[in-house]
Amino acid sequence: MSKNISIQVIRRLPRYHRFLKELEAQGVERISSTKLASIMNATASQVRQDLNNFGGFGQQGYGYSVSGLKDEIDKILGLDKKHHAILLGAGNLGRAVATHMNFESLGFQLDAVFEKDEKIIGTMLRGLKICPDSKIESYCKEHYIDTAFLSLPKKSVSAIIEKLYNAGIRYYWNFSHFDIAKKYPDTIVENVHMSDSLMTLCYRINENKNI
Amino acid sequence: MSKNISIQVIRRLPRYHRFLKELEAQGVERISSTKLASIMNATASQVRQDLNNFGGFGQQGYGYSVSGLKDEIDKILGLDKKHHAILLGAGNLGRAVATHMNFESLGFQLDAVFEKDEKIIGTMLRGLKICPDSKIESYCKEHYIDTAFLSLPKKSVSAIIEKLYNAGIRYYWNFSHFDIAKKYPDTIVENVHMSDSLMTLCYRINENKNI
DNA sequence: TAGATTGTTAATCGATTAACAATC
DNA sequence: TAGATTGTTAATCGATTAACAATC
Repeated sequence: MSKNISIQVIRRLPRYHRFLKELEAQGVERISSTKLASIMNATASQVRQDLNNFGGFGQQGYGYSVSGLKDEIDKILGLDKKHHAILLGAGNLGRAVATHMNFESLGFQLDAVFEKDEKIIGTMLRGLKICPDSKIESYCKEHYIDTAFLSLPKKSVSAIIEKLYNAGIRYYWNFSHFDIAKKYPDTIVENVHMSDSLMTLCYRINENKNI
Repeated sequence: MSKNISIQVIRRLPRYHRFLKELEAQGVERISSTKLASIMNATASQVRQDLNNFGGFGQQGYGYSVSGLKDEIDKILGLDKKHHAILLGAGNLGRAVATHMNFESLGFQLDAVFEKDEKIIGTMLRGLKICPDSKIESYCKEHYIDTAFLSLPKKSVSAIIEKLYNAGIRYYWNFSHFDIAKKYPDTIVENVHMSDSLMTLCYRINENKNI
């Protein structure tokens, strides 16, 4: 796995996985790169190139086994892993994340939730009792935690990130605009910038109108 | 504006905007492409190429005016526009979106919220009384709406999308896995796929360990 | 004027697409 | 065997980076 795969390819993997899961649920057994490409909105060439980065999963004259390929991508993504995560921030966004995400099938397990708002501390979320921020360090000392989900505004992340880093957390799923990777280059950060996405929509709408 | 700008450039615009806003707030008046590049984690060449897609905003020997450039990107993105949007789904995610996003400074205005859960209908969100799904069509007939924010699971989107399309809505900010652009190619769709992002984090963690 | 830094052209690099021999 | 479709190499396309003349 030391071959360097471009980020473009990596970001397509979850989509392959998603569509294959659907096909599998529909009882489809085999699929050709051409058909998979049309579902993915890509070229057959791209599909074959993408997959061959990781191995020869197809069979000439036949195509790919839907469930076989899905399982392979499962392994490539490492969805069978169980990274231990804590959630920082139990506001609307934190609750949405905790409620909607099926972490277990995404390679993670949510072990604890922290929040600074006293009104929220002590209430339950996804079967977990919400803890005060002051407990982060002691919790991380007692439990193995490698990942943090940050559903907090930039300012709060700025105030809390050092604690998390010092507690040994190197993997971040970050909804804030705080630039974690800049401050700590040895971390792996995946950002979800919802407002950037909405701005992009705004641009594309206007671009479309101005043509 | 008919020059075709690549999506890579477009997706960097919100980040330029964000960093320039910060610099402006810090009282910084001018910036060179080199410094902006280091903030953006890019090359000075890329910064200059990106910006020159839209105009010559800099000045030789000086650099770029921070607030001037920010205003230009504002205009390029069309953040001064006021697209009229409705929110579909007032669960945790919908509430997070409605609560956290500063739509007014992102080119949108949220005009109404719809939900099917009877327990939620009638409660307030961002100053709006949540309406039942059954009112979508009549609402869209009486008001000008061009955008829908979809914080609903795939199944619900599948059931509701035809209504929205028939009501004339062509712009979608989509949190679900329903492929709107495939069904309606004349729409503009911006997807936020949180689980894809988390899978990508999972991959990158494992890749890092396997080296 | 000299120094700094842009705007822009040219060079490089990498990703996507096309083509086709291999083979199921 | 013939048809289908992969795996893979080669060609193309586009994005990024480098270089430098223009100019503030």
